[in-house]
Amino acid sequence: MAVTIGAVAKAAGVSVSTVSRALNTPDLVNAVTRERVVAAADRLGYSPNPAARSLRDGRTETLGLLIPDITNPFFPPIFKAMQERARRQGYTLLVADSDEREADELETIAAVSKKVDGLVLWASMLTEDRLAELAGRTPVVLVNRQVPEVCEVHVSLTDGIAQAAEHLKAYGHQVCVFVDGNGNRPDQSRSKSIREAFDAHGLSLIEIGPYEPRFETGVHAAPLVLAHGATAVLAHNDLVAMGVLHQLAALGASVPGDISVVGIDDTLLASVSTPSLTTIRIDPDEVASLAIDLLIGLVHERPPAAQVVQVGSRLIPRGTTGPARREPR
Amino acid sequence: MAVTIGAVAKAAGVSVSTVSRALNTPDLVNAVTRERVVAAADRLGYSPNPAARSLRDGRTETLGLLIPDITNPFFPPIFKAMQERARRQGYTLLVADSDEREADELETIAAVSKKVDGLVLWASMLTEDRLAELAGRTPVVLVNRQVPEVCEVHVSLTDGIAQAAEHLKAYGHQVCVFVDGNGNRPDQSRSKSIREAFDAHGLSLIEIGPYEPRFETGVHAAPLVLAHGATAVLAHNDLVAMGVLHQLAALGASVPGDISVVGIDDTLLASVSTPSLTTIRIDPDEVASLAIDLLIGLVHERPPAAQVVQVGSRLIPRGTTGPARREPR
DNA sequence: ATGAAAGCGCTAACAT
DNA sequence: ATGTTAGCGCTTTCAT
Repeated sequence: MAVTIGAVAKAAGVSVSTVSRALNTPDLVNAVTRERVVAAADRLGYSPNPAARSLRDGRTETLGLLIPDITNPFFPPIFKAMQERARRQGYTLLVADSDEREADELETIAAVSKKVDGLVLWASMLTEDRLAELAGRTPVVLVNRQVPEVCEVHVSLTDGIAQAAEHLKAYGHQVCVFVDGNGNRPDQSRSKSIREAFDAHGLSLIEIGPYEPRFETGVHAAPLVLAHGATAVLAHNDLVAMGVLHQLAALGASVPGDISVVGIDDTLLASVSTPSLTTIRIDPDEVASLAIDLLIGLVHERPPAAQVVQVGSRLIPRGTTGPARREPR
Repeated sequence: MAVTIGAVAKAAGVSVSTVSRALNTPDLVNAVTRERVVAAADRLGYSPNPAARSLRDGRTETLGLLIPDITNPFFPPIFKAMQERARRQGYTLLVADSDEREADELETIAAVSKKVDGLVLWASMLTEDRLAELAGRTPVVLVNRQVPEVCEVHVSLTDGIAQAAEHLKAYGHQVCVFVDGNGNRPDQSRSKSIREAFDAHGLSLIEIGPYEPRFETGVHAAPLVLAHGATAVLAHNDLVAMGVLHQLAALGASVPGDISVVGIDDTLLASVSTPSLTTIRIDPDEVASLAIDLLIGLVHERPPAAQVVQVGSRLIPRGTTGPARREPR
């Protein structure tokens, strides 16, 4: 067993309460006693037992993050930023991957929620009722799920999409395909924003899908894009866009000469593709800070400034977009 | 506060110990009492307080994993597999990203080690002494670090590299560049294995570097490859390989027509690149199972079957390798 | 300014 | 088969 507060007390020749005070509320103890205690604690390598502390005052100094799939390159930077943000405020971040399966998510929440002071739930598959009920029991911040009375960070693609529409329009594109990869997930805001933005810019939009957000979806979409006579594609995310790029190459269509391609998320994939992928960026640090600060606020029972916080997005123009081809090939 | 064992006891009209037994060691209690207890527990939604349990018997049912960088796409599948493996055995997995900085790693270990029953340390930056000392205090499994008396899972690239050499040789390549991206990290086994394998196959090897394992490293390496008159490149990892592909395209060299490219890790990048990347695969599930099972064994004080466990690798031939060009361009 | 002691929720002796 | 109780390490009244 590790060194306890009792051992430090004995070594310093004081009582355990004095040790506790010397370490937690230093001003409550005589300076010289304090020195002696701190020295003893250092010498013995004392550090408080989190389980005891947690049992005593019901806080774990740990936050939970539930995400759909850590192998989606969108999430690692967000996790990293959240972990850093939490760490600075004295919290450990516990991530769990729900694999987008509701049963797993429930089980994971059950296992994790007892070990943390609060939860960030990203794009949860759970029903509104369950989420509301959970939020009643423990501090919860939702990302991209709307539930009355529950705090939310909402990642809005509106700006980025508007910029993408503007960008394509300026390059002379008129017909664009949107590859919907949202499957049957609850949040349908993406395709709605896209319809609206493209409408507003007088671009004709052909929606195909919904499919799953996979590379293969892009492979599948590529010939459809050509068949529809479109000159631009907006893909559900970067991964799908990579599939489109891959298959367009196989079909002998050049990018951006024949077809322009736009992704969403600005993951690692976008910056390493050839040509590099024009995409819509969501700033991971911003989402992370907002979600974590909001949650920590909730944990400390500070009422949130606002129920819903918006995070914006913007277009990152790179190599896969360019002037629309004039004549058919 | 949540529902405690005392509440269940009262509801079922028995003592707390009976509740504890009914739930943990059911055969020690009368069938009908047990029913009553279980019913009460269910009705109240009881679940044991992990902090109390942990304080009581010194175990947290949590394992820690320390990795250099979760945004390296090599790690997410491994984390996911480890989490799943741990979960099946009743453990939660707590990941922490050390960002490859020794100071952070120390701080993180200090924060995390009190909250877990044991640690998996991946490619730790710590000195051998520190690692040995740490392993003396808590169960530790190292990945890709060799320390006497400490358990290790060793990911060996030997097989995969030999297959890569064989593969390139068969395609008629004679001169290959290895782009070393290992920086100044402790484990230098990669470049050693490569020298040996290429020697054994009578291939001439030009090593460049060491650089950092980044996309830009590949970009930097591409013209050097051409200047050296090589027809093949083995990159430090997939990310570096992507940089090579990107810049070769910019330089007008075709892949695999002019140059063949091989990566290492078989990350998502390899499967989504165009052309898809020939690479060396390490099975994430295998590493995960071995490391987690080894660690859980240590936690339960089962002596490990072996001090060091090897994990193999194999070549995944894809689209970036082909016959060597005969005449100079 | 310091010490003694209660109590957080749980499990495992130790009774009965 | 079940109940009573000590004790895990810590913080915080409550005394002094």
